[in-house]
Amino acid sequence: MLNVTLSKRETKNIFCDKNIYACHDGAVKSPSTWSVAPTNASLPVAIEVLRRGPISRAAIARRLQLSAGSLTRLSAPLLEGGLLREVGEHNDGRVGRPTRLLDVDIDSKHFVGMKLREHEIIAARTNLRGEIQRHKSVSIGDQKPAEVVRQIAELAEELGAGASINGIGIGIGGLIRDREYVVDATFLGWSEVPLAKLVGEATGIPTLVDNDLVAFTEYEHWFGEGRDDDRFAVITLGAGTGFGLVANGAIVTGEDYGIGLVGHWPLDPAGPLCFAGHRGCATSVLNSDSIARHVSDALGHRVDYEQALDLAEAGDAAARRVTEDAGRGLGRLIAAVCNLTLPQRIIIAGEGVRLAYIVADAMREGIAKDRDPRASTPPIVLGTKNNVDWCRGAAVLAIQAFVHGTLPGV
Amino acid sequence: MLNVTLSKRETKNIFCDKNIYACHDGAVKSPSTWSVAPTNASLPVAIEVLRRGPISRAAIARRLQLSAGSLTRLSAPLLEGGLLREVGEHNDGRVGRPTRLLDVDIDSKHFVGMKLREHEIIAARTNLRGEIQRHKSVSIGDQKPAEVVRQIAELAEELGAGASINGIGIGIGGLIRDREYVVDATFLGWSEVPLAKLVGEATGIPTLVDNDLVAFTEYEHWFGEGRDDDRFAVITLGAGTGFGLVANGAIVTGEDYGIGLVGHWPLDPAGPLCFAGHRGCATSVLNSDSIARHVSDALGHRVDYEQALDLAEAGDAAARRVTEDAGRGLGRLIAAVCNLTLPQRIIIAGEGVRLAYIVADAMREGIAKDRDPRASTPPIVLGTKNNVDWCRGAAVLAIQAFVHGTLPGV
DNA sequence: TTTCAATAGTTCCGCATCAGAATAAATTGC
DNA sequence: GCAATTTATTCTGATGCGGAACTATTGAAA
Repeated sequence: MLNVTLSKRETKNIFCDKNIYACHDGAVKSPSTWSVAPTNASLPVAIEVLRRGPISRAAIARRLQLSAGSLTRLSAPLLEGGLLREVGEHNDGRVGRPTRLLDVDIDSKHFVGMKLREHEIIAARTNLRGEIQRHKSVSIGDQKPAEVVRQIAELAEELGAGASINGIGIGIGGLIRDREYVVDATFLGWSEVPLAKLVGEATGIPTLVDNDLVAFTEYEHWFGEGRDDDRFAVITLGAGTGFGLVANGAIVTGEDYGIGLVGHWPLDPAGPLCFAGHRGCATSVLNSDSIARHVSDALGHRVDYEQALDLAEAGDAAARRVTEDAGRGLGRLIAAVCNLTLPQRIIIAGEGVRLAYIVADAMREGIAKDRDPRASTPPIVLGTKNNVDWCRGAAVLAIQAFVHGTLPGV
Repeated sequence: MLNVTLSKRETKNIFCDKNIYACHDGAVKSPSTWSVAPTNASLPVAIEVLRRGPISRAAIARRLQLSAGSLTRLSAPLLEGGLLREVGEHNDGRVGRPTRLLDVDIDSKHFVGMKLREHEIIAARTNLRGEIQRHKSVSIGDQKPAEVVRQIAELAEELGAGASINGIGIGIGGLIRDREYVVDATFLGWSEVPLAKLVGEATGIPTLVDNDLVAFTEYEHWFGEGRDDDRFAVITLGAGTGFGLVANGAIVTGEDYGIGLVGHWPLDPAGPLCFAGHRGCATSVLNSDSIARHVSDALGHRVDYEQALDLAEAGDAAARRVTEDAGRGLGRLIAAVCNLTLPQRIIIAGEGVRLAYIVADAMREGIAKDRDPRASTPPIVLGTKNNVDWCRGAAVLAIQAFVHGTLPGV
């Protein structure tokens, strides 16, 4: 039930008449499954080790609410088959027998995660734990699906050099259906593009597509800062404002997810207008372009987002005013999220995350404004502005499917 | 594991020296457990029948993702023991053998649900499905816990006349811990009151306490409008604005739940000030007292909430302005909830719900204002303004605990 | 009318899975 | 060295499940 038997690949490359993917043809690949098939009962054990390893049997048993005996029973065949390994003992000076730690051979499988932007594809190769091994970005020349698929395939080929890729995950800031169809990605002018199938056919590698925020949130859930939480929220800053939510141990999505539902969230009734005519919405207050433009306007000369933040950091009055307004707006968004979803953690990330570092005080002020003083504010974790982080999220789409044995055939 | 053996009741009635609860002493009660103990595997079947009955075995099997054979196996001992009954056949003209419907004998057990307000206790007796059989309200004379507990016990006694009560659930608009302690209920001046234990001791009936919104949301989840949804939100209107959320099939709570986190949600940047100084917050825009006051101020004479709504319905300009502002504010709150939690349904209820009927257009306008036009708005269900509805929620606390065998001892 | 397809429900077998008891192993602290 | 503590293993008996083969009951087509 858990194995996916990949159908013999048909080399039906409809997007590239030059056979530039020759190396795929007939190449022997490691199968896109575990070295040993976990059973229904041992799969959660394997996942727990993958997500939290190295970890002891006793710790897994506690976490999965199983008896110690069951853990021995369930882990034995996984160790036997090479899926798990004992990686040493550990003892923190506590009384009792030391733990024997289990881990997955996380570098035995490889995945590629990509993020599609308007003019750029960011791609990275990761191991089973979503850790980045190599990465590369390319500019998108022609936005036509066929041409983008060709570039994606080329990137996957290049990143996979010397290693077989078990799956590709692609994150897009748009509306995606069934982890396969790009229903609507305005910035590319796409609609109803069966991207997963197209890339799968072009590369011979199982491929999944989803909204970039969904992917990023799944990464944080499985391997990132939200790993230990039952409820957490993700807010990303940058060209747009993104939001992801995990509640009751699973991501919260719906059919509208991907439209960008918090993009025009009202943050500042006295703020500037966005292109759509909303006063002080997230787009007008928080987006990096808006911040750069408002600072530029105040200064009378053109600065970009990073320069605007540099100025704010240096104490420039105009830059501080704009960024602190943004910080307060971010705080109010955080407060709203906390009031409605009671998260145990807030993760702020994205290319524009530096804002949150610089105007942390204004952010706290904004939180306090819309938050009951008796309420406790959960830990707020700030990520890096590294663009490649999006790729880890995208890769996790493929990793999760690989682990669950639900990678699509190609 | 599923049975709760009630310890022999100690008649330690510390709140009433007159032995007015004599009938409890030594009275033989039906035990606070099912007539037959469901096993780990059959409990979900029993719950499914309780929540959705009458229902066929095949339908339960589909819903619980079990085989038809398993349903026969699991339902047989429950039928044998009298927990379930066959209640007739059913056939909608479809081809195939007619279904044989199962149901629980829902009137075999009784529960009491109560809502504590500042000056009033609302109480109702329900059956196993939370359907109200009788109800009664009393004014609170003395707000001291001991005196309120005495009134609660008296009410339970009266409502239970002629039927043994299997559990009591109490809903309070405040911060509750462990379904037992009233950590903070400002309107009563209580803090750290072990209410569940006190009522349990005074009545001899297992008692649970929780936030009224949690209780109400659980009711909608088990028996109400949210029964078929994996995600839905509850918004209540009245003296305060309440919010409850179910995501991924379970209620979303946290330690701050009960403070009233949406009470000062910003709805209208040009709105009136609330007592705490927030401009256009939910308290100032939506609360029934605020609406009544703002209409009164405009008219120059005192009207109450219902009169204000009557005037709005009749087309009075001032009343319409105030109520439509409120409707738009409600719409913006709904939009915010939809944008963050992507519910499949919005349930609006509470004593003040009539507002939503009267200014439905303004509400829709408010939703549209903060909602991406491409996004679909989920069904919005309006409840009744019946105060007794709160009691069904409170009763569900006891019903759920009864069903899971986790009613506390007394 | 007969036959067929569809749906509901039962019985039974074999496999998967679990908790708990008994046991062993490896440590700290006394 | 000994007790207490924690980890891990090896059993056994019980529970729970799907799936196959079967019966039951209907509507629709032949």
